[in-house]
Amino acid sequence: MLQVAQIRTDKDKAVKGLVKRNVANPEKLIDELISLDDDRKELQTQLDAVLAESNQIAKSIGALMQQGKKQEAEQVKLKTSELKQQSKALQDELQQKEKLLLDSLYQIPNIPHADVKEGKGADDNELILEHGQKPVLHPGNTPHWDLIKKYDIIDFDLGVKISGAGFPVYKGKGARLQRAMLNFFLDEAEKQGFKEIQPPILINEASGIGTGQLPDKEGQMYHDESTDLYLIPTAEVPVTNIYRDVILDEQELPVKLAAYTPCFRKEAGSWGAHVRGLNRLHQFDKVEIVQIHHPDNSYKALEEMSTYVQGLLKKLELPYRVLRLCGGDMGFTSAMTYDMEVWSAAQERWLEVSSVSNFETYQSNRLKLRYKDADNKKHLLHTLNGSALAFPRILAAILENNQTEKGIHIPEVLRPYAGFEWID
RNA sequence: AGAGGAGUGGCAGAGUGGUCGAUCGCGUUGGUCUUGAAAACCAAUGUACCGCGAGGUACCGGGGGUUCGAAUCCCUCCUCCUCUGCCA
Repeated sequence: MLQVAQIRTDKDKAVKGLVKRNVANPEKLIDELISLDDDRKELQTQLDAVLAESNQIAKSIGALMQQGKKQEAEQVKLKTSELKQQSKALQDELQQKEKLLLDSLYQIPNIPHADVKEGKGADDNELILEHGQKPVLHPGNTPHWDLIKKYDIIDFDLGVKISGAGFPVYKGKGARLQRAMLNFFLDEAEKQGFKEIQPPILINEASGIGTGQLPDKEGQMYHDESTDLYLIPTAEVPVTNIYRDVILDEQELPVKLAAYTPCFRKEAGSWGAHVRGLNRLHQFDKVEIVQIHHPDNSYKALEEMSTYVQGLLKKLELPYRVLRLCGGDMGFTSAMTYDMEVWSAAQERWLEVSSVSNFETYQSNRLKLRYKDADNKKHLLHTLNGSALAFPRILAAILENNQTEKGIHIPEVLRPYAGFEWID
């Protein structure tokens, strides 16, 4: 969430940022927020004064009791009931105000970076670069949902039987390819200096709030009522929350973590023809990279992450393009996001396989993730993360782009991990 | 899952209703001493909010309650330890 103090010092920046995101009436929103905070401060001051007086009296009663002046003490006690009522009322009011303030902070998205362009949606995203040749396929080529049947490597019907739509069963070489990607992606991340983490894939409410999935976006996550735990939609949640309520020394920066996890998303209402096959699933696998940086270095780190993910796509020999998302298409918590999309040759469309974002202090403010500078002053850190990479769409692109009349040719980097060169 | 015990500042560990935001120790930082170091000695050393400041307020696992006053008493939840049971 945004910092009220910062909104106060640069209200204009906040309003302009929200305009980029097409937020209705941003100025009113910001003014209401500041006014709520004013009220909060006022109440706080009043309450503190009443409490100070109460404390004073309580101390004096204590002193009198110790001197054995019981009667005088009883006299003083009479003064307390009104103060008590006052403090109770103020406390309730303050609590209410704080809740209102927090609620409205939760509803305001992050302020986009100055370089992020305005825009309504996906059509307005900026094309940064396009890399690689789109393959020319043999006649009779088919989308991956046919290929997986032909070679019997992924079974959606079985998934429906066991769980429901969107829960594929990987079989034989399909399963092995999953395992190959897992090891390949983690090995690459480690070479790049990311420390491997295996986090829990069920998280509590506090973790969901920390990274911004809660409140408001409950709909995306599977939730177990009996334990009040959520299945993670991405490893970002448990991995970033390792650093909830942490104060780091400046020398400990940057923190670079990588984690493989399954991810679970309800994706309610987003089904249709364009999400056939592996394009959109309720359960999928992903290696996620997470970074924590000094505010001065976070945008350099974002570029490095983008370069790193592109390196993976090059090694996989997949044609891709990089987009910088416009204000209207960017995630709620992000200040700047690059999407990497691979060309899926039989579907003839771009598939998003990675999204790398800088959240600046939006997450760290919720997480209370800070660092201590040389003068022992505490400041919020910047958090970043990105997919590196999400398996299903990579698999879809590999299957479609590398199909030939005699089978599917596996990219060279995956062969040592997969243990085979062809699916045929 | 059942029975019992426990959760206090970076660590260790006092404190069971009244000048306790919290003794002492270790650690860390600064200083004195020393050719240098160690030792010794002196001092500082939690977080957040309000305030220009002086200062004030809150926090002793979380939440609620009793009381003029709660780290201390009560309720509830969470976590850890021991024993019993179950299990990969």
